[in-house]
Amino acid sequence: MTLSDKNFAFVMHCGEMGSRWGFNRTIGQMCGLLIITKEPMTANEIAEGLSISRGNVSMGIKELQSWRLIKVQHIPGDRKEYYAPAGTIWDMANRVFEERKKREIDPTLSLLRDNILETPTNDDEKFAQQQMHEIHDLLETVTKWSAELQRLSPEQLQSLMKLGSGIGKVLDFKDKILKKP
Amino acid sequence: MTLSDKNFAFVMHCGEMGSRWGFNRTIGQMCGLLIITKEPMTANEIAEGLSISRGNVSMGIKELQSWRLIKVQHIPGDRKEYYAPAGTIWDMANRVFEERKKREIDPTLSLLRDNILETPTNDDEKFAQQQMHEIHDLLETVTKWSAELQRLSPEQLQSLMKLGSGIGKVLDFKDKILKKP
DNA sequence: TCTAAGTTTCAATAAATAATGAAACTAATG
DNA sequence: CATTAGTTTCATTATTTATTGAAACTTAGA
Repeated sequence: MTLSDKNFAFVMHCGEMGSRWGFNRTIGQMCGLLIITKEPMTANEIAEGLSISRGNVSMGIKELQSWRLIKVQHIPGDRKEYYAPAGTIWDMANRVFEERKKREIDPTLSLLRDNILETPTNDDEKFAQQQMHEIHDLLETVTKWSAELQRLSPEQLQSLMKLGSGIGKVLDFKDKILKKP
Repeated sequence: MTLSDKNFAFVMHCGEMGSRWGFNRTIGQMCGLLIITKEPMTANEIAEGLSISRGNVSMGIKELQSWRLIKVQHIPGDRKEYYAPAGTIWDMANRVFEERKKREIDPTLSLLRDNILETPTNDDEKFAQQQMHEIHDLLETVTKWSAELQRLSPEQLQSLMKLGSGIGKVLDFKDKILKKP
């Protein structure tokens, strides 16, 4: 199983972007490879395809599973485990988004919540707390929103997405409606 | 200039989150420190406050400036450079978002665009291209949306944010309106 | 229950990334 | 134009993160 030049280039790109997307090079490559490969792959095929050690693949699989980006499949009569993307591209993007929120926002939100409950003991703390409050509110909003987006049906999302520059108009419209009564 | 325990804890937290937010520990700390400090700070004050080398601060400043998160200020009669956050919390979050889009999405979008223009030469490439097309469309949508959000006035954004779980309703509403004619 | 195909773990090692600090640079001031 | 406060650079060093591969583990089937 050898990759064409184009496909290889894509997989390598995924590797280079890997760390920006929240994992590392190898895991980025694995993810890219599984996405563009029609058939599920064994760990050995992945290791061979990417020229990395079997052990590394095993760790990568664990990580990709913790992100819920891949799933295991079994082929009757075959003892090996086969791996494939755990859903559509859209599903995967959602997972990455969700997982990153968990890692990049939630811990800070928790710290800020605690801080806000306390009473500042001097001017420095007072100013700092105001700033933290602003960050807190911002993150709360982001959190609420992402939860909201998760709740929308795929159709609604599609509709919202297609709205594009219409957002402003819909908002104005909504304001008019709400102001009437 | 010494930090209170609470404020110190916040700054350290920013350090730990730094790499998740797109920079490194030191830069995260610097950013946190500047945010909760009312007065602009000199590079030396930052180095002292965080117990890091002067050279490191200089590099951090350069990086934070490249993200457009801090600005330089001068105090008349003082030759030193003073640094302060370059805007409100909201502004800063926007900058981080924008910058990350540039680093995490744009390069991939560019690669995918190129790929999509080519003609697959076999079945593997055909399947791969379909997948890439999906990723491409998703990223285009995200890009359009973030541009759209940037364009909204702060008030509209506020309004949109407060909408929360009302999004669904507004969407349904919009659909009804649009279907009428 | 023994064998062997397959998988995971983890100590050792390699690679990448960040931090230091001394030297080079810059520019305001006497 | 020499001095010096202040800043930046970058080779060196330290730290962190990723990778390997051999040994341990797991489990299906003989």
